[in-house]
Amino acid sequence: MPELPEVEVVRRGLERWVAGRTIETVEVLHPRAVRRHVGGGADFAERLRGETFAVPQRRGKYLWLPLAGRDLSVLGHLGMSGQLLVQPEDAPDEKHLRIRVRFTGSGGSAAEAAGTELRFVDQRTFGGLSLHENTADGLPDVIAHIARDPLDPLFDEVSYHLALRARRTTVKRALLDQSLISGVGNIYADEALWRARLHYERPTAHLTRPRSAELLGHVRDVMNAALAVGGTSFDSLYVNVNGESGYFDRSLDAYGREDEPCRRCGTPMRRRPWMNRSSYFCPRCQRPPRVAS
DNA sequence: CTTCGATCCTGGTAGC
DNA sequence: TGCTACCAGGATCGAA
Repeated sequence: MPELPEVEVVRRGLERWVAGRTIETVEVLHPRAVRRHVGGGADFAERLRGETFAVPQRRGKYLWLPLAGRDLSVLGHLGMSGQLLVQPEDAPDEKHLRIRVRFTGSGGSAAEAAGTELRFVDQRTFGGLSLHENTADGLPDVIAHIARDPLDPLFDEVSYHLALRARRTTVKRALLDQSLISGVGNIYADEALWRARLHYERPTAHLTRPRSAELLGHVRDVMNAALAVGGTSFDSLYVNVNGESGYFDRSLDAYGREDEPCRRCGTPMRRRPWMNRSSYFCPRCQRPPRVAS
């Protein structure tokens, strides 16, 4: 499942392979992949013809490709299974290929990019691409409500702490709320909570300033660690992104470790159904709040 | 306004 | 073997 680090790896890959290239044609092979584009697939393709991609940007799990000289961007979200691939034009279509972008012969910074195209591949179709006007900040207008992410230099820690204190919710819900902090998904939420020794149902209203600062620090650490591992995979003709990078195989302390020993205290880790998904935690290191209901 | 649960989707797998 | 049920989960939307 792509979260912030995986999306950043994709953004870097796009910067290398796609920035500066001019679109010749766009082919939409599945309508769900453009469902956020108001005009539909034909309009999406038509409006992109002849445009040139500028340097890709990212906030949280969203990434976008601004169109050079225009106040428009192609916004992308990978959902659960989305991939953006740079492939040779003659490579066979992927089974779940949803959108193809062909480029003109010139432009782009990487000479090796010649003869390649951009493909959006997505098995579960939760992701997609769409074209939007930018706000004054250069952000696609439909993601104006997405908070800055923890790796953004302008992320405001004090405001974040105050927002947590004001909420009547639990800490994991707050971590996944993209309007408070963006880029955190189920996996990194469980990892950061384990590192912070916080149970996922702890109320945010009770978090002290040092405690929320510590939690935020762990969120940043776990993301930076993932980025350090995944950050090497984009240096090829394959702009990759799926949740099974090396990081996921080796470095998770909480997510997916039901019944395995806690790496701190050896107690078997537990999994609990939570919000139509799962929460993994150590019952000894991460004690549940006293009461609740 | 805030909070919370249902919903979208497909492929792999567990269970019968 | 073949079928069904369930699980993964980010973002959105509507209900309370």
